[in-house]
Amino acid sequence: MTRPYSIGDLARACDAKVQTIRHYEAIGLMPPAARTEGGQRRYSQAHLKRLKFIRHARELGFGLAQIRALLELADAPEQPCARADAIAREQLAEVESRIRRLEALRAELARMLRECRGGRVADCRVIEILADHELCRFHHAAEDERKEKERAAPPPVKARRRGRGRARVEGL
Amino acid sequence: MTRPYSIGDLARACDAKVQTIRHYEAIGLMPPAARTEGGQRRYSQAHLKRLKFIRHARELGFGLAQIRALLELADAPEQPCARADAIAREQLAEVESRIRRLEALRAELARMLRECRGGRVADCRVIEILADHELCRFHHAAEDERKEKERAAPPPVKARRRGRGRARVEGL
DNA sequence: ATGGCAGCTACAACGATTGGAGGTTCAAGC
DNA sequence: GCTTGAACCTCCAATCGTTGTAGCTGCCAT
Ligand SMILES: [Zn+2]
Ligand SMILES: [Zn+2]
Ligand SMILES: [Zn+2]
Ligand SMILES: [Zn+2]
Repeated sequence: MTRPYSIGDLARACDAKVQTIRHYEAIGLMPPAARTEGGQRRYSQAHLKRLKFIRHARELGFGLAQIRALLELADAPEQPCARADAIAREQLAEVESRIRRLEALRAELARMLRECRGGRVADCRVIEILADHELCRFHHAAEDERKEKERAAPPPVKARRRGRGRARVEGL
Repeated sequence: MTRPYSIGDLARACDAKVQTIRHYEAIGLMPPAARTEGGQRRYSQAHLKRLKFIRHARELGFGLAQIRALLELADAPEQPCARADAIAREQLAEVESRIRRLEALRAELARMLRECRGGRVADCRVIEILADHELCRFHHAAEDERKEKERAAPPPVKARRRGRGRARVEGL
């Protein structure tokens, strides 16, 4: 029979801003709270638990859409948990992919800085490499996608000649 | 004496969407292009070079504000390059920090999935851990900050007793 | 009853990009 | 020279999750 929580109580307990909690209600992630006569929100233990779940999942990097799905599952405890695990696996894959990209980025940034001997901007290795990808060893994802696409389905000649004769300008 | 480029030419050459180029102009990152009588943009080699620089830096994870600073430096080649290197170092630090966070995330997600034996949602390790950070080994950044802050400057009693007697409710 | 923190709604901003609607221009091909 | 249609134009809105602000009103202790 604990007393109901104010929105500020929830915010403190779950490490969320008050605004954020109202936002979750607005988008239907948190169920509407009861209200005092004056219109202020009063939350139950169940609300508290739900918000803790949401905030914890957020800190672990899940998106609100994923969290919505996870909450629905958590409300149906007799269901098989395959879908929950799938969402977590998807998130893990996403995290791993970001790590790979960031590690490549780190390598290239470190190389720039290692190679720069200081001096004038005109000789700065950082600026040079940024200005010219040919000097760069970073494996840009966009590049792969483009090459992939062109190998899979080479664009029709018509598409290549877009720009009314100005496409494929010399020097590009 | 190459012919001027259309916005679409630039987009193809620099792997950017047409919209994005117009956006860069709107926020002053790209200088305004010349216009035909009909109002269409016509770009020079210099524009092309600048956009390539921007897009390359974007792919390496720099923010537009950082890129703005780097472009100013690139336009002043006699300046010392210390500031450019500092921006790159800052970016490297940011990337490294993100990698550390993502690696901790990856470990916790992998642990959830490893420990889940399948079955009902009621027994799902993924749901359990999301619902209760006590079961979690992830080193949440927010936690550290909070503890840090409280050690450095414990909030006044008045602040702790916010909520008009309802803060610090039992069970929190 | 008065002070003052906490709450309320509604809207805008962040960062960077993308999508769409609704209309105009350009150059290729005839 | 005319037609055709892709490419261009501007303006506005959405994405994602959160935060800030303005201008109020409510709640509770003193
Ligand atoms: Zn340098
Ligand atoms: Zn590159
Ligand atoms: Zn499971
Ligand atoms: Zn945790």
